[in-house]
Amino acid sequence: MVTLREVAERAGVSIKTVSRIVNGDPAVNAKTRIAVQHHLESLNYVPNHAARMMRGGSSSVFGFMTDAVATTPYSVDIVRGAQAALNEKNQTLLIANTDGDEKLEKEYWRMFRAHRVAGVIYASMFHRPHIVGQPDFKDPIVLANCFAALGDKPSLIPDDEGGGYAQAEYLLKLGHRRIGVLTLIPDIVATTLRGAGIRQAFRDAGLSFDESLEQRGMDGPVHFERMIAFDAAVKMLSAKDRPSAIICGNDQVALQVYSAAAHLDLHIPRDLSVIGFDDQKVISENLRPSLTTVALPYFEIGRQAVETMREAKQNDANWAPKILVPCPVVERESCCAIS
Amino acid sequence: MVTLREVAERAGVSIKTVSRIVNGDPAVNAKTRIAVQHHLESLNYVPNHAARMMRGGSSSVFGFMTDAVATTPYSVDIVRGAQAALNEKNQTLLIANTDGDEKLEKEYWRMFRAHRVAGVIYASMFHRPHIVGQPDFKDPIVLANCFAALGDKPSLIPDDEGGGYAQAEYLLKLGHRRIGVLTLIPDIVATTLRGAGIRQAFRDAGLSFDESLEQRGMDGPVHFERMIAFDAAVKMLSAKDRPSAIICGNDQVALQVYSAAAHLDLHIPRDLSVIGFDDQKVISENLRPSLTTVALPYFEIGRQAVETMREAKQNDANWAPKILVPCPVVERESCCAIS
DNA sequence: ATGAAAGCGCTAACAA
DNA sequence: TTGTTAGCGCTTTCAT
Repeated sequence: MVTLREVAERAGVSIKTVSRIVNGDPAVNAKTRIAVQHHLESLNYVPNHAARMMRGGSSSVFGFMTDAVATTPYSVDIVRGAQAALNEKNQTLLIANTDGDEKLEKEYWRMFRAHRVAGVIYASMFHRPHIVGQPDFKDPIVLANCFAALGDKPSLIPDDEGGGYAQAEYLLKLGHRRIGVLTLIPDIVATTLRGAGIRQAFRDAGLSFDESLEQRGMDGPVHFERMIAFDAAVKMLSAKDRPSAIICGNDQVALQVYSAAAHLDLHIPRDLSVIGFDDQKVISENLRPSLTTVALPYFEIGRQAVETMREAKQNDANWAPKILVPCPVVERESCCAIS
Repeated sequence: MVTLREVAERAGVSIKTVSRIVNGDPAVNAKTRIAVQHHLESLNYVPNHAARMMRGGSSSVFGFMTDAVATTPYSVDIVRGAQAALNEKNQTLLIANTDGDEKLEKEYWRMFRAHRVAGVIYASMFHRPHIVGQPDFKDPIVLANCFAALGDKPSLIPDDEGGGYAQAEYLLKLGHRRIGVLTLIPDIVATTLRGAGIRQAFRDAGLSFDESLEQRGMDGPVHFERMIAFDAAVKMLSAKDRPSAIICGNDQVALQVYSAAAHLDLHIPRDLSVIGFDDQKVISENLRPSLTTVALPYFEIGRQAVETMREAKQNDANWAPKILVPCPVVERESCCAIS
């Protein structure tokens, strides 16, 4: 690899002069600059990041720790968002995927420290509280898609309550009144918040929410709701006073509602409106009719996590806002107005 | 951050002795080792990766370049597989996501060089030829899910032909003879290879393949096939001599076939068997009935890419095998035997 | 078995 | 405007 010294020798100047030019220091003669720049390019010089760091300079590398698992692929967009924001300043991500393994997580924290990362984004695959366990880690830690159980770290989370509100509001505006709800498993944050949002939308519309039309996901592991969504939907839609619309806990549940509707010969959206959550495009764009849903703003969460990280560097260690990122309705074809 | 010197001072030994212990050099007195190790832990010493690299040592960091886009989320599994393999040797990934932007890709190559990465895995989101454009990059480059157009780099690719073969073979063994095929867009490698595999399976079974039952995806951008799959499926299934089974170009196409079947009141699998490709779990596990499909071995591709990288370091620069990774059938509920 | 010294490539501080 | 010197934290080489 080409070093500063080699370039300096070729150009017949000192190392420091070359260093100045590489770093855009204005205090260099224009002629020298051009001459040196020529050599820089022809030798294809690239500064050695390790050497730069040695001089106490902070790293341009951030750590990204995630518990991603095979079944929740969309959260990659958090990475994409983070990288989009980092790229503007030539910063990069060192990625650590724990698959939920705590021992692995410890190793990765060690690795982050070995690399003297400038900060860490800790991203979870679903919205939940988390205790980030690195008491002696001095650089900022920002949580993405999860929040600090102790409230001691800044975090970016989807506005699930607003998303639930948006689902209900959207259907109410289309004139629906009997609205079924198929929730995710009850023990997660999203379920509670979205449920609260739905109820608030009914209140704001001056209507009362019929609790009997809510079918809660059974207790069980994450994604367990899909074991029962189909049956729940069939039951709900077989009733005499069946709902004219269904709010789904996520797009996978919506997929099962589609199956249930087909099973019962109900046409979507003519006989039944369906609204999902997450906007998993693999599902939402491919269902026929395509699925109106509420997007989880993963990309935006990633982008803002980086911005928040930068702010955290300016603020003291107690700065720990919990930032809600809106979940917008993505309108497609699965809902229609009723008269 | 704690340095070797601080530990050495506390322990009352030289820097070098501590260094030896950190690096597992056996040539140290057992007593000294224990004493020093105590301080190492209590001070929570972590070696400075940048400093280590300065002494010419090769980096434990690999570059991972990908063109991932929002609509193809599953390829993250390549990253997960690569990390699983790297983790055993305490190596890590610096991730660069180009979203297909060539200017960005150039910047990232520069960044990889700045970090003196030990090698680069170049992963594409769909199986295709690729020209990796870094003439002066000396460390090994391994392609994952794509292959070198010039045949000059090792690559790991899914065995699409074997996958197509497996789709057809599976249905033939269940007794199906009239088998429809809905392909992806024609211009991509996967379409050609899978088509060849399907035909080979028919030949091996001593049967002839009815070309009229193949509906090719229209020309257009990637994913364009889903614009027409629903209509194509309806047309195919409305014919008098409709097929008893359909082979789909991917799971998204299969999803549309499900919609088409529902539309025509055909019950899956009783009236129609469906087999997908990709095993996108968000779809395959949630459809009712769940979808029998052929898995794209992304995790395995990532894992083997790392192994191949290690081999490449042993071999000379001309070593460039093209390694096929099998695509196994994942049996679920969407196919059944016919009498 | 242990230590002292040199130097990796760069930048900060100072000098010319 | 340009150059010199020192030193970041570590490993390598050579001594002891």
